[in-house]
Amino acid sequence: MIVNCQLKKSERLTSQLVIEKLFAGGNASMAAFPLRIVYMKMEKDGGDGKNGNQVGKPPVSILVSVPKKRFRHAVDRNRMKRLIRETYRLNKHILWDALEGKDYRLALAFVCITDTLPTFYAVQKSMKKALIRITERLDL
RNA sequence: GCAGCCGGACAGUCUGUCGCUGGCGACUUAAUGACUGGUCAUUCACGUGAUUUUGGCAGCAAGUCGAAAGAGGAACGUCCGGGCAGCAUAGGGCAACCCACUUCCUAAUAUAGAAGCAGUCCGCAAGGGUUGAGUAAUGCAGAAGAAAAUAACAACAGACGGGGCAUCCAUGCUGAUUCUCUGAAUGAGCGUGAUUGUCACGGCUGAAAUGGUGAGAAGGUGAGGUAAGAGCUCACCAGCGGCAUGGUGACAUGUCGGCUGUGCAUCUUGGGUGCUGCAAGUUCAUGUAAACCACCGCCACGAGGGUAGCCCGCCCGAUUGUUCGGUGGAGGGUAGAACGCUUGAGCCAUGGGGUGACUCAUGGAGUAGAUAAAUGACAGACAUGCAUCACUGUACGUUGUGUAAACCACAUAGCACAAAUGCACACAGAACCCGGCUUACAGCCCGACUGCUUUC
Repeated sequence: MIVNCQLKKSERLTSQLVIEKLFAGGNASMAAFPLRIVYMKMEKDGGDGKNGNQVGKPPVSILVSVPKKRFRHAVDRNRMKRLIRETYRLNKHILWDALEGKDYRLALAFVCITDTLPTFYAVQKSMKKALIRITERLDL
C-alpha cells in the first residue's frame, strides 16, 4: 500500500466561516497532551456550484494553532507548528483510511497547550493516539 | 606570551529519506471562448441561422514529471528619516508643539551618520560614558543653613556705657607700732574720686576671612597688608571682556583690562511642523436602504455649514426640507480573487577623490514573496569551542624484566597533548520598500592600538 504522506495547501483550513463555526462551541474536542484537538463533521460539499468541477476536496481539512501566550518568540511558535504539521502528515493515513466511503468530511484543529517545546517523538506519539481515538469515536 | 581596547568580516558544512511555497518547462484531464472545416435551412450570390466534436489555438481549475530558487545581522524593537499611496488645500497672522556646540555627508530640515570643539565623570593606558543656543527681564528654590543676594546670627575687631577684679595716685576715717610724743614716721583696714590693665554684659560701628548646611555660599591657593579683615595689593590658577595670531568653524594660544554665585521655569533668538499608513490604495465578481457621489431642473445671492485651537481668507450652500424634484452611479457590511509586491536612493569587485560618513567611474552577478501565514522534519557524519585523562593513541620519563650490554623490545608509578572521551553549539523568523539607531547574542577570524611580562 502506498501511503500518501503529502500535505498540500488544499488540505489546510483557510475559510474564516468554517473556523468560526469550529470554535463556536458544541463540537467535540479532546486533549492529547501537548495538543488539544477540536473536530467537526461537514457536508461532503456538493460544491458551491459556481465552478462546476468538484475534483474532490480532501476528506480532512486541518488547522494548526500555537498561541502567542504559550510561546513568546516566533521562532518557537514556528517550530511547534512544524512539528504538529509533520506528525500529522506522517500519520494522517490512519484517519483517511477510516473515512473511506463515508459521506462527510472532517474539519480538524490542533491547538498547542504546552509551554515547553516537546520532542518530535513525543508529539508523534500523542498524534497517533489522538487520531486513533477520533476514528473510534466517529463510528459512535 | 598574557590581559585589554577600538573598528571590520563571518555566524555552521555535507549526505540520506520524507515534505512545503511561488515562478519556469513538458505532459494529462478539460468547463468555456473565438476561429476553421463538414452537414442542413434560406438566398441568384454575398451572407444569415441551426447543428456537429474536422482541425489546431487560447484557457478557469486540478494533477503528474523535470530542473533550478527559497529568512537575518540583527529579519527583532518600531525609536527616527525618506520613498510610495490616498485624503485633502495647507494662503496669511496668532497660538500650540518640536529642535538647538561646529563643520560636513545624504533622498532625508532627524533626538540619525562622519570628523571635530568645550565642560565633566570612569580607566595606569589604548579608550569609554555624559552634557552643550542665549541669559536682558520676571518668578521660584526645603522640615537644611546665620545667610539663597543691595547678606550680619554666632565668633572677630574698634570706640562707648554702667559694673566686677587687679594695679597705681590723691584724699577722708579707723585703730596699731616706733620715736626726739599737743607732733612726726611706718605700714594695715575701710570708703570716695581719677589712671591703667583685664573680665563678662549692653546697644553702636567695621568687616565679609571663620561656620557639621546645601546641587550651588559671593572666584581658588599662598604671601603681604590690617584694629580685625577684604582683589585692598601681589604671584600662580579658573572664568569674563577687548586686541593680535592660527583654524572654514566650534575654539586654541598670547597679551591687556577690570573683578566674577548656582539650578529650574517663564522668556529671548534661530530653524521647523497638514493628516493617515500597503489593513495605504486600485480593479473584478457577488449585490443593496430613505445613507453617499455626480449631473440636470426649481428656488436663491448670502441664513447657515465646512476648513481637526482662534481670527482673516477660502470652499459649499436656500426657503423651511423628519428627503425640494428627477436621472445616473454605486458606497458601507459580508465572504472572495487579482494588482500594489519586489530591479531597489539595491548588492559585489576594481580604480580615483576624501581623515571619515560618503562620492565618482568602469565592470559584474542576480526571480524569497507567504497571507490560519511557506522557507521544514527525522537520522547520520564532519567542522568548531570547552573540559577531562576512566578508555585509546602519541611524546617525555621513573622503575623493572629480557639481553654480554644497550640508544632495542615488553610491562609500568607519574606527567602532558590529542586524531581519545564527555559536554556544548548563541540571539533569533521576512509581511510595501530603503537608510540610520537601540536592544539580544555561543563562538571564530582580520586589522589598528594600550598595559604588563619574556628573549635577543
